[in-house]
Amino acid sequence: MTSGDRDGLAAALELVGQRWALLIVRSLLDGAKRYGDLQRELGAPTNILATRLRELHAAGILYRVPLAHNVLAYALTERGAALRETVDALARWGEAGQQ
Amino acid sequence: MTSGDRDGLAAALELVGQRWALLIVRSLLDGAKRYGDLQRELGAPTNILATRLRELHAAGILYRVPLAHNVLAYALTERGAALRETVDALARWGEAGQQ
DNA sequence: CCGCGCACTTGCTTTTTGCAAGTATCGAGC
DNA sequence: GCTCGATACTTGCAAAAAGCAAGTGCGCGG
Repeated sequence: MTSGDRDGLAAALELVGQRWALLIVRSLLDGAKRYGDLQRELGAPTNILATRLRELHAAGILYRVPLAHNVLAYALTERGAALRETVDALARWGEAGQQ
Repeated sequence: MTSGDRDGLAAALELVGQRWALLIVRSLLDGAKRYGDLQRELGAPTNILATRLRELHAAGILYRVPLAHNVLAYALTERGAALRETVDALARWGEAGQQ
């Protein structure tokens, strides 16, 4: 195809440009976490957290790991883990600005 | 101070996590542009564009370059240009996902 | 002095985000 | 076997942000 492919940046922002999305990803970069852990760690509103997790799952950025009956964890897929560079770059930029 | 400094990522997202912000930055990464140019290139709503430019200016990410009386351009500061790595990382991630 | 282009602003609607409270499920304990 | 607490959400409603369309102020060219 000569066209049809969208802009990479615009496409990325549609998925991880939403509020809390990158914060969730960063949190999961150091290991799988459960819903309640993410909630407490991030302080995100529970409905937003649920919505983001659903979207990030649908986008193939994370997947659910059943631990017990009503206990499950969220972990990054390979695609999700590939966001590490972006997250690191942004974090470095942010740190440089608040000295 | 032992505390008071926020999280780098969270701080960064407050500034450039807003809708259109990174798209504006990327556009300016290849040179100064005027308001109308940005508007046409990005397709962003004019009021949002004006708001973002005001915020990005206040945050020291870009500055205004007067060209004539009622003609001015927007250009990235050094701090704004430092977002190139982040923008590139995100764009690469986005491109990798849409094959 | 009329219309045009530039750089916005203003008014109103729609979408997103946030808060608070409620729901479903299971397992432990009495 | 029934209440109690933990986990993982959903639901209802209010506030904030984003979006659309139309309007404003200013200088320039004719």
